[in-house]
Amino acid sequence: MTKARKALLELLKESKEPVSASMLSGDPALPFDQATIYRNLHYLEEQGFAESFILHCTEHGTERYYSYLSRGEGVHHHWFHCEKCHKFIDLGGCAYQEQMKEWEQKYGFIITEHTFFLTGICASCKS
Amino acid sequence: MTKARKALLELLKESKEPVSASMLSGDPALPFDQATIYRNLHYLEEQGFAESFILHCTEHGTERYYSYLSRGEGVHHHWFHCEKCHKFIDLGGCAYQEQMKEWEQKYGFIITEHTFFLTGICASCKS
DNA sequence: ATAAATTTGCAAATGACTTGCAAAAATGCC
DNA sequence: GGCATTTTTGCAAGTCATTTGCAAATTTAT
Ligand SMILES: [Mn+2]
Ligand SMILES: [Mn+2]
Ligand SMILES: [Zn+2]
Ligand SMILES: [Zn+2]
Repeated sequence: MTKARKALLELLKESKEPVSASMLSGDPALPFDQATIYRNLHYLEEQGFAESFILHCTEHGTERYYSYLSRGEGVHHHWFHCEKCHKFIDLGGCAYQEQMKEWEQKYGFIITEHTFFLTGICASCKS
Repeated sequence: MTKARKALLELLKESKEPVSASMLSGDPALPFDQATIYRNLHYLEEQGFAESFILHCTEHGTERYYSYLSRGEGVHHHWFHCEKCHKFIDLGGCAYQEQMKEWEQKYGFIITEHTFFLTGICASCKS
Protein backbone atom coordinates (compact mmCIF):
# COMPACT_ATOMS: atom_id res chain seq x y z
CA MET A 1 0.00 0.00 0.00
CA THR A 2 1.47 3.28 -1.10
CA LYS A 3 0.87 6.60 0.58
CA ALA A 4 -1.56 7.64 -2.15
CA ARG A 5 -3.57 4.46 -1.91
CA LYS A 6 -3.82 4.59 1.86
CA ALA A 7 -4.98 8.20 1.75
CA LEU A 8 -7.53 7.47 -0.96
CA LEU A 9 -8.92 4.45 0.81
CA GLU A 10 -9.14 6.45 4.00
CA LEU A 11 -11.18 9.15 2.32
CA LEU A 12 -13.48 6.65 0.70
CA LYS A 13 -13.99 4.92 4.02
CA GLU A 14 -14.85 8.18 5.76
CA SER A 15 -17.13 9.46 3.05
CA LYS A 16 -20.84 9.17 3.71
CA GLU A 17 -21.61 9.25 0.00
CA PRO A 18 -20.10 8.22 -3.32
CA VAL A 19 -17.37 10.55 -4.56
CA SER A 20 -15.98 11.26 -8.00
CA ALA A 21 -12.37 11.57 -9.11
CA SER A 22 -12.74 15.33 -9.46
CA MET A 23 -14.04 15.65 -5.92
CA LEU A 24 -11.17 13.55 -4.59
CA SER A 25 -8.65 15.36 -6.72
CA GLY A 26 -9.69 18.63 -5.12
CA ASP A 27 -9.26 17.36 -1.57
CA PRO A 28 -6.20 18.75 0.27
CA ALA A 29 -5.73 15.35 1.88
CA LEU A 30 -4.96 13.96 -1.58
CA PRO A 31 -2.10 16.02 -2.98
CA PHE A 32 -1.59 13.65 -5.90
CA ASP A 33 -1.74 13.94 -9.62
CA GLN A 34 -5.08 13.19 -11.23
CA ALA A 35 -3.51 10.28 -13.08
CA THR A 36 -2.56 8.82 -9.72
CA ILE A 37 -6.07 9.31 -8.41
CA TYR A 38 -7.61 7.61 -11.42
CA ARG A 39 -5.11 4.77 -11.44
CA ASN A 40 -5.61 4.09 -7.77
CA LEU A 41 -9.37 4.24 -7.94
CA HIS A 42 -9.12 1.47 -10.51
CA TYR A 43 -6.74 -0.37 -8.28
CA LEU A 44 -8.96 -0.12 -5.21
CA GLU A 45 -11.99 -1.24 -7.15
CA GLU A 46 -10.22 -4.19 -8.72
CA GLN A 47 -8.95 -5.20 -5.28
CA GLY A 48 -12.47 -5.14 -3.92
CA PHE A 49 -12.00 -2.12 -1.66
CA ALA A 50 -14.38 0.04 -3.62
CA GLU A 51 -17.16 -0.04 -6.15
CA SER A 52 -18.40 2.52 -8.60
CA PHE A 53 -21.11 3.57 -10.98
CA ILE A 54 -21.40 6.19 -13.67
CA LEU A 55 -23.92 8.93 -13.10
CA HIS A 56 -24.81 11.90 -15.25
CA CYS A 57 -26.09 15.09 -13.71
CA THR A 58 -26.85 18.19 -15.73
CA GLU A 59 -24.69 20.43 -13.65
CA HIS A 60 -21.63 18.24 -13.19
CA GLY A 61 -21.75 16.12 -16.30
CA THR A 62 -20.96 12.44 -16.53
CA GLU A 63 -18.66 11.07 -13.88
CA ARG A 64 -17.87 7.83 -12.16
CA TYR A 65 -18.63 7.80 -8.42
CA TYR A 66 -16.83 5.55 -5.97
CA SER A 67 -17.72 4.24 -2.58
CA TYR A 68 -15.97 2.14 0.00
CA LEU A 69 -16.61 -1.58 0.23
CA SER A 70 -15.65 -3.54 3.30
CA ARG A 71 -14.19 -6.60 1.68
CA GLY A 72 -16.12 -9.80 2.16
CA GLU A 73 -18.75 -8.67 4.57
CA GLY A 74 -22.04 -7.10 3.64
CA VAL A 75 -23.52 -5.91 0.39
CA HIS A 76 -23.10 -2.70 -1.52
CA HIS A 77 -25.61 0.10 -1.23
CA HIS A 78 -27.82 1.84 -3.72
CA TRP A 79 -28.30 5.59 -3.90
CA PHE A 80 -30.58 8.45 -4.70
CA HIS A 81 -28.95 11.53 -6.16
CA CYS A 82 -30.48 15.00 -5.83
CA GLU A 83 -30.14 16.99 -9.03
CA LYS A 84 -30.48 20.23 -7.09
CA CYS A 85 -28.05 19.97 -4.17
CA HIS A 86 -26.10 16.99 -5.52
CA LYS A 87 -26.28 15.08 -2.27
CA PHE A 88 -26.60 11.32 -2.31
CA ILE A 89 -29.10 9.57 -0.08
CA ASP A 90 -28.34 6.03 1.01
CA LEU A 91 -31.16 3.65 0.13
CA GLY A 92 -29.58 0.86 2.14
CA GLY A 93 -27.90 -2.40 1.28
CA CYS A 94 -28.73 -4.09 -1.99
CA ALA A 95 -31.82 -6.25 -1.70
CA TYR A 96 -31.72 -7.63 -5.22
CA GLN A 97 -29.48 -10.66 -4.79
CA GLU A 98 -32.44 -13.05 -5.01
CA GLN A 99 -33.89 -11.31 -8.03
CA MET A 100 -30.51 -11.57 -9.78
CA LYS A 101 -30.37 -15.30 -9.14
CA GLU A 102 -33.84 -15.71 -10.58
CA TRP A 103 -32.96 -13.79 -13.70
CA GLU A 104 -29.84 -15.84 -14.18
CA GLN A 105 -32.00 -18.98 -14.02
CA LYS A 106 -34.64 -17.61 -16.31
CA TYR A 107 -32.33 -16.27 -19.02
CA GLY A 108 -29.30 -18.51 -18.64
CA PHE A 109 -26.87 -15.61 -18.46
CA ILE A 110 -24.36 -14.77 -15.78
CA ILE A 111 -24.72 -11.40 -14.11
CA THR A 112 -21.38 -9.92 -13.20
CA GLU A 113 -22.75 -6.55 -12.21
CA HIS A 114 -25.93 -4.61 -11.79
CA THR A 115 -26.36 -0.87 -11.81
CA PHE A 116 -29.20 0.76 -9.98
CA PHE A 117 -29.68 4.30 -8.76
CA LEU A 118 -32.28 7.02 -8.56
CA THR A 119 -32.17 10.69 -9.44
CA GLY A 120 -34.59 13.43 -8.52
CA ILE A 121 -35.16 16.20 -6.00
CA CYS A 122 -34.48 15.55 -2.34
CA ALA A 123 -36.86 16.41 0.48
CA SER A 124 -35.07 19.60 1.50
CA CYS A 125 -34.66 20.90 -2.05
CA LYS A 126 -38.31 20.17 -2.74
CA SER A 127 -39.45 22.83 -0.29
CA MET B 1 -40.39 16.76 -37.88
CA THR B 2 -37.35 17.09 -40.08
CA LYS B 3 -36.00 14.40 -42.35
CA ALA B 4 -33.24 13.57 -39.91
CA ARG B 5 -35.61 13.26 -36.97
CA LYS B 6 -38.04 11.06 -38.84
CA ALA B 7 -35.24 8.75 -39.96
CA LEU B 8 -33.77 8.57 -36.48
CA LEU B 9 -37.09 7.85 -34.86
CA GLU B 10 -37.77 5.19 -37.45
CA LEU B 11 -34.50 3.43 -36.68
CA LEU B 12 -35.10 3.59 -32.95
CA LYS B 13 -38.58 2.19 -33.42
CA GLU B 14 -37.29 -0.71 -35.49
CA SER B 15 -34.37 -1.53 -33.25
CA LYS B 16 -34.77 -4.54 -31.00
CA GLU B 17 -32.18 -3.20 -28.59
CA PRO B 18 -30.81 0.10 -27.31
CA VAL B 19 -28.44 1.82 -29.72
CA SER B 20 -25.69 4.36 -29.24
CA ALA B 21 -24.94 7.49 -31.24
CA SER B 22 -21.92 5.84 -32.83
CA MET B 23 -24.01 2.89 -33.98
CA LEU B 24 -26.62 5.20 -35.45
CA SER B 25 -24.02 7.45 -36.98
CA GLY B 26 -22.63 4.48 -38.87
CA ASP B 27 -25.97 3.48 -40.32
CA PRO B 28 -26.41 4.24 -44.05
CA ALA B 29 -30.03 5.15 -43.38
CA LEU B 30 -28.76 8.09 -41.34
CA PRO B 31 -26.49 10.12 -43.63
CA PHE B 32 -26.31 12.99 -41.20
CA ASP B 33 -23.58 14.70 -39.31
CA GLN B 34 -22.82 13.34 -35.86
CA ALA B 35 -23.79 16.69 -34.36
CA THR B 36 -27.20 16.28 -35.94
CA ILE B 37 -27.50 12.76 -34.57
CA TYR B 38 -26.61 13.89 -31.06
CA ARG B 39 -28.83 16.94 -31.18
CA ASN B 40 -31.78 14.95 -32.40
CA LEU B 41 -31.33 12.17 -29.90
CA HIS B 42 -31.64 14.83 -27.25
CA TYR B 43 -34.66 16.22 -29.00
CA LEU B 44 -36.39 12.85 -29.25
CA GLU B 45 -35.72 12.07 -25.63
CA GLU B 46 -36.94 15.42 -24.40
CA GLN B 47 -40.10 15.00 -26.49
CA GLY B 48 -40.71 11.62 -24.88
CA PHE B 49 -40.06 9.56 -28.01
CA ALA B 50 -37.00 7.91 -26.57
CA GLU B 51 -35.18 7.20 -23.37
CA SER B 52 -31.57 6.49 -22.64
CA PHE B 53 -29.02 5.29 -20.16
CA ILE B 54 -25.26 5.42 -19.97
CA LEU B 55 -23.45 2.10 -20.03
CA HIS B 56 -19.76 1.36 -19.89
CA CYS B 57 -18.36 -1.72 -21.55
CA THR B 58 -14.67 -2.50 -21.62
CA GLU B 59 -14.56 -2.93 -25.37
CA HIS B 60 -16.66 0.01 -26.49
CA GLY B 61 -16.15 2.44 -23.67
CA THR B 62 -18.76 4.66 -22.10
CA GLU B 63 -21.70 5.54 -24.30
CA ARG B 64 -25.31 6.56 -24.00
CA TYR B 65 -27.77 4.05 -25.40
CA TYR B 66 -31.20 5.03 -26.67
CA SER B 67 -34.39 3.13 -27.16
CA TYR B 68 -37.78 3.96 -28.53
CA LEU B 69 -40.64 4.90 -26.23
CA SER B 70 -44.21 4.83 -27.44
CA ARG B 71 -45.45 8.03 -25.89
CA GLY B 72 -48.03 7.67 -23.17
CA GLU B 73 -48.67 3.96 -23.30
CA GLY B 74 -46.67 1.34 -21.48
CA VAL B 75 -43.51 1.42 -19.41
CA HIS B 76 -39.90 1.42 -20.41
CA HIS B 77 -37.84 -1.75 -20.39
CA HIS B 78 -34.73 -2.81 -18.53
CA TRP B 79 -31.83 -4.60 -20.12
CA PHE B 80 -29.03 -7.06 -19.69
CA HIS B 81 -25.87 -6.36 -21.66
CA CYS B 82 -23.43 -9.10 -22.65
CA GLU B 83 -19.83 -7.99 -22.27
CA LYS B 84 -18.73 -10.61 -24.79
CA CYS B 85 -21.03 -10.24 -27.79
CA HIS B 86 -22.46 -6.86 -26.79
CA LYS B 87 -26.03 -7.89 -27.36
CA PHE B 88 -28.76 -6.55 -25.12
CA ILE B 89 -31.38 -8.85 -23.69
CA ASP B 90 -34.77 -7.41 -22.88
CA LEU B 91 -35.76 -8.05 -19.27
CA GLY B 92 -39.29 -6.81 -19.89
CA GLY B 93 -41.22 -3.76 -18.83
CA CYS B 94 -40.23 -1.96 -15.68
CA ALA B 95 -41.80 -3.50 -12.62
CA TYR B 96 -40.50 -0.99 -10.12
CA GLN B 97 -43.16 1.69 -10.22
CA GLU B 98 -44.57 0.61 -6.87
CA GLN B 99 -41.18 0.42 -5.24
CA MET B 100 -40.42 3.95 -6.46
CA LYS B 101 -43.61 5.26 -4.91
CA GLU B 102 -42.74 3.62 -1.63
CA TRP B 103 -39.30 5.14 -1.61
CA GLU B 104 -40.69 8.55 -2.37
CA GLN B 105 -42.98 8.17 0.65
CA LYS B 106 -40.27 6.87 2.91
CA TYR B 107 -37.62 9.45 2.05
CA GLY B 108 -39.73 12.41 1.00
CA PHE B 109 -37.86 12.93 -2.26
CA ILE B 110 -39.20 13.02 -5.79
CA ILE B 111 -37.80 10.47 -8.19
CA THR B 112 -37.55 11.84 -11.68
CA GLU B 113 -35.61 8.92 -13.06
CA HIS B 114 -34.25 5.53 -12.18
CA THR B 115 -31.45 3.67 -13.86
CA PHE B 116 -31.28 -0.07 -13.78
CA PHE B 117 -29.43 -2.53 -15.97
CA LEU B 118 -27.38 -5.69 -15.77
CA THR B 119 -24.09 -6.65 -17.35
CA GLY B 120 -22.51 -10.09 -17.66
CA ILE B 121 -22.12 -12.98 -20.06
CA CYS B 122 -25.10 -14.15 -22.07
CA ALA B 123 -26.20 -17.76 -22.41
CA SER B 124 -24.63 -18.31 -25.83
CA CYS B 125 -21.33 -16.65 -24.94
CA LYS B 126 -21.16 -18.70 -21.75
CA SER B 127 -20.79 -21.95 -23.67
C1' DA C 1 -44.34 32.01 -52.46
C1' DT C 2 -41.84 34.84 -49.00
C1' DA C 3 -40.26 35.93 -44.69
C1' DA C 4 -39.09 34.23 -40.09
C1' DA C 5 -37.65 30.55 -37.25
C1' DT C 6 -35.36 26.30 -36.78
C1' DT C 7 -32.07 22.83 -38.11
C1' DT C 8 -27.95 21.20 -40.36
C1' DG C 9 -22.93 20.44 -41.53
C1' DC C 10 -18.52 21.58 -40.55
C1' DA C 11 -14.77 22.25 -37.73
C1' DA C 12 -13.14 23.39 -33.45
C1' DA C 13 -13.81 22.86 -28.48
C1' DT C 14 -14.79 20.40 -24.14
C1' DG C 15 -14.10 17.44 -20.34
C1' DA C 16 -13.45 13.01 -18.19
C1' DC C 17 -10.31 9.83 -18.37
C1' DT C 18 -5.92 7.44 -20.16
C1' DT C 19 -1.09 6.72 -21.39
C1' DG C 20 4.20 6.95 -22.27
C1' DC C 21 8.09 7.76 -19.99
C1' DA C 22 11.67 8.99 -16.75
C1' DA C 23 12.14 10.00 -11.85
C1' DA C 24 10.75 8.57 -7.10
C1' DA C 25 9.00 5.33 -3.83
C1' DA C 26 7.94 0.73 -2.20
C1' DT C 27 9.40 -4.04 -1.70
C1' DG C 28 12.41 -8.11 -1.16
C1' DC C 29 16.54 -9.86 0.48
C1' DC C 30 20.92 -9.80 3.17
C1' DG D 1 20.08 -0.77 7.73
C1' DG D 2 21.76 -0.98 2.61
C1' DC D 3 21.17 -2.33 -2.22
C1' DA D 4 18.89 -4.24 -6.32
C1' DT D 5 14.38 -4.97 -8.36
C1' DT D 6 9.67 -3.97 -9.07
C1' DT D 7 5.99 -0.86 -8.82
C1' DT D 8 4.10 3.70 -8.60
C1' DT D 9 4.08 8.60 -9.43
C1' DG D 10 4.05 13.19 -11.83
C1' DC D 11 3.94 15.43 -15.92
C1' DA D 12 2.41 16.35 -20.32
C1' DA D 13 0.28 14.83 -24.21
C1' DG D 14 -3.34 11.93 -26.07
C1' DT D 15 -8.03 9.81 -26.56
C1' DC D 16 -12.81 9.69 -27.26
C1' DA D 17 -17.73 10.68 -26.64
C1' DT D 18 -20.17 14.57 -26.82
C1' DT D 19 -20.92 19.68 -27.46
C1' DT D 20 -20.84 24.19 -29.65
C1' DG D 21 -20.40 28.53 -32.82
C1' DC D 22 -21.66 29.97 -37.03
C1' DA D 23 -23.12 30.44 -41.77
C1' DA D 24 -25.79 27.90 -45.09
C1' DA D 25 -29.89 24.99 -45.93
C1' DT D 26 -34.37 23.45 -44.62
C1' DT D 27 -38.80 23.88 -42.35
C1' DT D 28 -42.63 26.40 -40.82
C1' DA D 29 -45.68 30.23 -40.69
C1' DT D 30 -48.20 33.67 -43.25
MN1 LIG E 1 -25.08 16.03 -9.27
MN1 LIG F 1 -20.73 -3.71 -25.01
ZN1 LIG G 1 -31.28 18.25 -2.70
ZN1 LIG H 1 -23.06 -12.69 -25.45
